[in-house]
Amino acid sequence: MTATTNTESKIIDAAMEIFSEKGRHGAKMQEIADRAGINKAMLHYYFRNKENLYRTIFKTAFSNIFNKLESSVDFNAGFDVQMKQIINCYIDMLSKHQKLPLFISRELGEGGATARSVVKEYFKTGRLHHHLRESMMKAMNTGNIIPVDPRQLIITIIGSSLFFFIAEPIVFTIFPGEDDFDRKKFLEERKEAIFNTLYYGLKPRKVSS
Amino acid sequence: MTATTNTESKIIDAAMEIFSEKGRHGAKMQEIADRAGINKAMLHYYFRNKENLYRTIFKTAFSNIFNKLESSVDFNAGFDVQMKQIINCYIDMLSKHQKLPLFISRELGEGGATARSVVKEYFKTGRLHHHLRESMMKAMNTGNIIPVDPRQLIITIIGSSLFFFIAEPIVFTIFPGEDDFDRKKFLEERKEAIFNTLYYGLKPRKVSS
DNA sequence: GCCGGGTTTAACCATACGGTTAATCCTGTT
DNA sequence: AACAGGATTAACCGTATGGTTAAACCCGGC
Repeated sequence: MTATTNTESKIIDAAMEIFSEKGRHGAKMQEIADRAGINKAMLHYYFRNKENLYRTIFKTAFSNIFNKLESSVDFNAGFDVQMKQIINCYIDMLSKHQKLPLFISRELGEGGATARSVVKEYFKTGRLHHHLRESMMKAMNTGNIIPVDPRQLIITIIGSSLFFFIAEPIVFTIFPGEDDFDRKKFLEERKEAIFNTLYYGLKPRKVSS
Repeated sequence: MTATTNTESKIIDAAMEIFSEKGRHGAKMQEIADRAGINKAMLHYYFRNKENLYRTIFKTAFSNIFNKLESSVDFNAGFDVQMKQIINCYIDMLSKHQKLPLFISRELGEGGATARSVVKEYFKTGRLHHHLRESMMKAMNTGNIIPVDPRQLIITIIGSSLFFFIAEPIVFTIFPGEDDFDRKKFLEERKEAIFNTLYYGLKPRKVSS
């Protein structure tokens, strides 16, 4: 991630990379130490054991996402604008940190004990989800969007934004003849595509506005 | 999965479970053997080594999905119907085999060498994606849906369908007060929600049809 | 009834890996 | 310059784990 000088940060950066690439069990302490350019014993000196290091990393990754989201969404804007902000934020963030969603997905798959406790802790203080829900309800009540289950909508928005990054390794296999694939352009288009599909729908509208 | 009698099938069933739960590295050969109720040496007798067993399992899981999809989509139907079929198929399949998307996601995260080769092999023979693409183009040309990038749309459809199962462990944490959560009902609603949002959009329509 | 080959088992092996330890290095303080 | 204490290192330890092996078991064919 970011270049740092002191040992603890070097460990965190290296661990973030390795855990993201290989997962909790695939990651080896020695490899993390090597990547950080330090002695393996340092890992235990600073983080006591692997589980603890992993937990720290997961927490960091997770709150990075939500802090970024929280600072990207204008709480006073209309829901359509907020939706755009969420989609854009996810795609921008993940295009830089490709491995993040997989990292988190993996943890969720392992039973998610660590994940659940971190998430739980986070949502005690986080305000984003309350604001969003309210904003959504308001948009429905004023007739700006049709009535839907907010839970379903949120899952659809996030799923649409994240999925490409999870499937990326095989997407190119499925869509053949894309040797000159322009990832950056595709992701910019993806932002538009998601919003337009979810907001305006696929079915043509007789009357526009 | 399914109850079987002969050793090889018992291994496959057990391995599918364990690999799905713990991932390639988290899964231990001994645990797989225990779950299958057989001696650990049998795993090597039938599958030579862990990597090979894993590969077999991944292949099986992956082709299960695509075979099911292929048999669920009516190639002669209109794109809107096909879209419904895809969404329904994914949700039905995954509500039974919750761990499948995580299993596959994980593999993709590990660099996806195994995944890529399996996928590549599959798509040599598979017809689904070609049919879908054609069907989509046809719907656009006849004005049944607005013009969109087929790649973007497919990713949005699948992402919306899959994401709930990936995030399920924490979804309940995020949506509080759902102690009496009715999963089955929620998933039935989810099918409708995805289709309606993608097809009709969130923005209200002046003129219906 | 015994022979042969596929199947299964218990016991074993080598090693990779998480974790520990004791000694050394470094730096600021007196 | 001597000291103290945190930071760092190389060497080591115990064990879990993937993989092997040689013997036993089962069963059909003769």
